[in-house]
Amino acid sequence: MKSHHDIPFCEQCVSNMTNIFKHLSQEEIENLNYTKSCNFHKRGEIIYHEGNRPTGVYCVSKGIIKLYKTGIEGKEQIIRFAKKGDIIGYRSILSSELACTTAKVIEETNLCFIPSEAWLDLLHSNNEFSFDIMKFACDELGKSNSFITDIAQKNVRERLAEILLFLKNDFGLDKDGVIKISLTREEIANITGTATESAIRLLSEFKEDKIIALNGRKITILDEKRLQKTANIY
Amino acid sequence: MKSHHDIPFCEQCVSNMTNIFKHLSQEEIENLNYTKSCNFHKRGEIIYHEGNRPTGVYCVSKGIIKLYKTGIEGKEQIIRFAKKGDIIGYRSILSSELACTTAKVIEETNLCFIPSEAWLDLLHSNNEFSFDIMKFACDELGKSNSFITDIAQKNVRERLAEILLFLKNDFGLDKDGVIKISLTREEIANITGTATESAIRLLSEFKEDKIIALNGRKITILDEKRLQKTANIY
DNA sequence: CGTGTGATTGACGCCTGTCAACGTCTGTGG
DNA sequence: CCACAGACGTTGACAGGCGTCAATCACACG
Repeated sequence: MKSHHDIPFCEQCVSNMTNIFKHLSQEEIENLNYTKSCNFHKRGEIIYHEGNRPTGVYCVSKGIIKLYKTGIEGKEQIIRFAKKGDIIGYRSILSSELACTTAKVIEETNLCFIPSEAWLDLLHSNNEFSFDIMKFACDELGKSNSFITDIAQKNVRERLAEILLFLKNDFGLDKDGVIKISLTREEIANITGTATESAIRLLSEFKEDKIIALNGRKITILDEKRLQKTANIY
Repeated sequence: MKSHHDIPFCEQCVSNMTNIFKHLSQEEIENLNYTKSCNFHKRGEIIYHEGNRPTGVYCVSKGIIKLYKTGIEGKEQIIRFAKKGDIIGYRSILSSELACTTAKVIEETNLCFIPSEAWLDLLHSNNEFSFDIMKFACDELGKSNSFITDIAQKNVRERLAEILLFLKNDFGLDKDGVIKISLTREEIANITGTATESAIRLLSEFKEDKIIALNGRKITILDEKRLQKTANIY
């Protein structure tokens, strides 16, 4: 299901000067605006599949996408989320590889598609832009390496606590203090790298201990200090 | 202990056209040759420490370096190795962050040091070069993400088998079929993300099953097919 | 109202980390 | 040449974290 209403202008995205497009010239932005195509996607839609050949880069204008790899017996491991202003699919294009993750909509999304050629042209012609993308990739790399250490050395309880803190930092809180992302228990488990049942049990324990409050998929952090302590972060 | 004999010329490194410097101009290479400084390092020496501010990028001209993060109670998690032609320390420089890993010599090494400024100048002035570095970072990112999935979903036996295959592919075999990297059991455990004793036990089992042969730190793969099967790779 | 998806809880047992003891090897100094 | 220390490797015992299986509940939807 796709619809074309509410096509966002790149200017709007770029207006946030902390984002990935901040070093594009006015002309480049207009060009991008002309070249790109935008679509609306509902929860559950798959943007691209692991193993497929990517044809371009997507930029999230609204909503949340999860990027995951499929491991043993179809179990998914969530690698990262992409939200407003983030780009996805940029990695495989560079090395002309097949997509190494699947991208699936978690919260209804407006997505802009930039064809490979236009994207690569930009990278080649605008050095500042290229530099920013490199930084972005390196940041990702740093996070991934940290997570490797965590997952290799921390137990599930510590990791889950840490993930909750990450989610809070990445997505923020609504007026009621609820973390602004709605995930199934299975998805929470698939970020943490554990079984769904284990995630549920530990969430229940955190609730029991008054560290968090649970209301369906709504999660509120009640005691951040203790959550940090549980996560083994200092 | 450092000595200055046998300073390598960048031309030698660059002569391998698959490497990271292949798109530098003759002039840039000569410049680099002039700017860089080279040193010899013995096994065990630390090139830089996690948490320190990096002052430049290192290029391995000979030998092997391990890059690791220090986790809970000082346990190290090896993130990657760098060998001839590889660069280390490039990530933190880009984002002006503190080094996120420690770099330690595994096998005696000739290292070239390129100061931050020279490195960043190159990145800014030579778009092709910058593009190659970006690719390199993206490749790393892909590997890291794969390993996250592995470590989250595979058991220690599968991971260890996989690591042995990685080591064979990355470092090759000598004339006797021995994998050309010498690691302590503890280091093998610290790549795999397990306890030293577990790594030892599983290595012994592999030996028992005639999948590998062990002779001190010398490891020979006897039955690659079964090792792949053990690693759950298809 | 039946169906399906997700959430929860209990039971069970294996994998794996930890602790401890001991063996092996190398280098050093007396 | 021997004794010793120290680093590394190996093996056994043990417990508990966590994954798996299964049953049940909650809730939305056609």
